[in-house]
Amino acid sequence: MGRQPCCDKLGVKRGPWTAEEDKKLINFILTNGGHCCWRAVPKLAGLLRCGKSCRLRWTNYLRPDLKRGLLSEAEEKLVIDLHAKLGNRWSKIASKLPGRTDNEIKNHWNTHIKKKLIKMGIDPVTHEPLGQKAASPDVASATSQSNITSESNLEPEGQANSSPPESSTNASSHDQLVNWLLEDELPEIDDSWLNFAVNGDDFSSDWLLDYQSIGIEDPLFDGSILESSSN
DNA sequence: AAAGCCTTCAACCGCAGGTTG
DNA sequence: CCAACCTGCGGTTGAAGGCTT
Repeated sequence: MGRQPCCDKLGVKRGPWTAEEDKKLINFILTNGGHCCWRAVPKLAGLLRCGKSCRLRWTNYLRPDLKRGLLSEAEEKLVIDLHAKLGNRWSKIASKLPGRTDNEIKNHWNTHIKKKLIKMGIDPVTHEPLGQKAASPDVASATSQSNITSESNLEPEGQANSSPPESSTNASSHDQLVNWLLEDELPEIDDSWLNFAVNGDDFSSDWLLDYQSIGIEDPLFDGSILESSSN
């Protein structure tokens, strides 16, 4: 019995990725239109990494659709609401936030949001006021954005819109948005939602700049650069 | 100036669940 | 049906940089 280790630990590099390794991985995935199977990727791409490490590097850092930088207020709010409903299911939460990874959200939760909530007197695990069962008026007001909105508006039926709610910052629209996000089957995300969710930030430029910084100009629109460095 | 402490986050680890032969 | 394999997930770690004393 026993599961094979994900990779032969001997001769496998660990630790931070170098620009050269990033370049190799990006080149490989983009030239091949994706990955065939992650276990084979390092060998085919000429990397001394295990497949798991390649997958993580790609999904958490190199993927072209990633949005970089701190979470916006709207995104943070959504994370809190979704966490209240879903718990530590980071991948589920991440799937509702375009361009964000589970790792990113998990880190942000642990380093920022958790502290914020504690400071506000909210238990980050239960989303209840710290040290008491029922919310006192003071604490309740502090929790109103995350706790109350998501609890009071999740009616089982009648709100299952197939399209995202209007972009808005008021509470009820936010509730609708959370309801919509909690639907299992999500429709394609359209531009208006994207703009709302990422708070109007430029969604595309950061990763591109990173590619450029390691010597790749525009992986999606210029396939010619791929041949030059792939081995 | 520098030593120690704190914070952040990329990366790793081990397990679970799904798929395949 | 079962074992082997693959991928994805969530928890944890540790290096690096920032901050405080």
